[in-house]
Amino acid sequence: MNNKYDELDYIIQFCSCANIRKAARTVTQAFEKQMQSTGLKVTQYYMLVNIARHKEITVSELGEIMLLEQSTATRNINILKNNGYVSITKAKDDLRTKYISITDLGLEKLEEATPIWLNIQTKIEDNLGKDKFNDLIKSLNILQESIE
Amino acid sequence: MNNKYDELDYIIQFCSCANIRKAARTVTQAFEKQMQSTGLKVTQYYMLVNIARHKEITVSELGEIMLLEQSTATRNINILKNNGYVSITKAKDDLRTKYISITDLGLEKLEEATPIWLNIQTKIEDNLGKDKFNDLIKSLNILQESIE
DNA sequence: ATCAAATATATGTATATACATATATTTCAT
DNA sequence: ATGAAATATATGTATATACATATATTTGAT
Repeated sequence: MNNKYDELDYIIQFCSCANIRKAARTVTQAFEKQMQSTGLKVTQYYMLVNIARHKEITVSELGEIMLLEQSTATRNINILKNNGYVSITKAKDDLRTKYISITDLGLEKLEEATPIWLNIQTKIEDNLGKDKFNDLIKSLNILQESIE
Repeated sequence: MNNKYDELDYIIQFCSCANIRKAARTVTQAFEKQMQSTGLKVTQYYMLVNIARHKEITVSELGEIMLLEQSTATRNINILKNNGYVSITKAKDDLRTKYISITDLGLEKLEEATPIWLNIQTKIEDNLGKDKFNDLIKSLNILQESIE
């Protein structure tokens, strides 16, 4: 590096963490804005999708497939529960375990939000172009694998 | 789509928001882990870099260049201030405005953390390969531009 | 000069996130 | 059968984030 400012400029421009976090903020806000009418946050929507995909799923399983810390999973699930979108039942064979399932109200919300999700998602895919979009997803996956 | 589950699977696999957020979590944790010894969070480090880059910068300017909501900027700055890494002075010509500058202690922290940052950053760049890394950064930027 | 509008920052509230630790329950070695 | 270890979830604490709103100050129209 030539001098201190060049180094700072390099960090500012290329920090992989800051770049990804910034992109995450931007994309999140775009989704939030469009989904606002549903009252669902995009994170809640995505979690609901994952819960709907499985008839019943435990807190920790959900955490694992979504790569969320267990305590984060617990807290995010509770928000869905408080809104009546999921129900929680104790497993009979193991009282520590809790099964999460989507409720009818949750399914309604899901159906309300999915067209909106599709709309933004399609716009993003179109704006980037299919190739660049696929590359992006691939790069993000490789990035994560390269870290573990 | 063939059926409901195919649609859910599509969302789960390709949601641009969830993909980016997941990558952000993973990368953030990698940085946090390595930087733990410094007591600096990666977000704090990056903000400190941005503050150091400018002799004096206002809260809102910092928010603008980092693409952070003003209230988020305020709160993140306060954490740095409470740790003594930045000082805050009121502008004499406009008492609403506050100038943020890095302190000596902040500079020390910065110098302590930068080699660690460089280490992780280099590892990530190397693991992905220069081309893929550059593509990723480019894709993230295009993505954001395509949204605004 | 005054008062409304604009601007800069702060605060209230809520979600998303993780780490450390606590609690409840099950499993396993003896 | 019992107690230690393992496991599943919850809670305490802290940061990062945004939106809505409040507060303080400046600017600008009259």
